[in-house]
Amino acid sequence: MTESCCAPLSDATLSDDEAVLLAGWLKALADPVRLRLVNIVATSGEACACDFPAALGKSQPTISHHLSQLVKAGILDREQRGKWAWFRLNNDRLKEVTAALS
Amino acid sequence: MTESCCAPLSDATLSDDEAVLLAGWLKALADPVRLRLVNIVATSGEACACDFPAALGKSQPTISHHLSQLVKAGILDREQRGKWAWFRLNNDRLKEVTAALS
DNA sequence: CAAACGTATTGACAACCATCGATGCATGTC
DNA sequence: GACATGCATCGATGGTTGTCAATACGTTTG
Repeated sequence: MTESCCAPLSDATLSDDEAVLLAGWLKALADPVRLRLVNIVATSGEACACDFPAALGKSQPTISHHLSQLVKAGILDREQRGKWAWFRLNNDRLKEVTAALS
Repeated sequence: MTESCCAPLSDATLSDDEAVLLAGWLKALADPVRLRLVNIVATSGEACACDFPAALGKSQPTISHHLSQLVKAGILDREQRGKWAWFRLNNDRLKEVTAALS
């Protein structure tokens, strides 16, 4: 009947809502394509979307889909310059993620 | 034809294989139930599986499934004590994850 | 050994996701 | 204005995932 076998657990320091939020950020990062996108943007300072399909060997719609997920999660910032879309890393969000895992 | 519009990108510092590996670890963490499991284990030092279904409001098979994913990803270590299963945090793996995101 | 109990596994199902071709929308160019 | 170009959206599809009831497995206890 799932009865406790031991001393009670410490109180959890992570609420349900916080867990959902953090899981969302981690889910945005938990894909090889998106990790490589983040890595390229981070090491380049900024990058425009036009380079990604060739760099990662994925179709343009696929790249666009991944980029929008990263922007939605607040991990990348998007800026439109003429007809090109440029991306930068949001370091604050990334620090927020690593801080929650420490 | 998706032609480059700008200076070439910096060389990526994350290989495809590394990205797949890191994505696997992040995927193991990217779920609210699993994050709360990790949090409980981390704050308690160690915990036995018998407490989790009540603490998280999930069925025993569901908890067992999540725990096995965390163990498989090397985030939790499992130890059998009689008929109870005890879990501890693998801090090295967690540090490896946060280091890769910094 | 037999019964009880904690946990893992199986099977099933709905929800979600990564991917791509086709198409639409906006911006810049002639 | 007409055309070309970069990117987003749509529709479809195959694969993955979270969940639980039922069941099997292993350990302890009587």
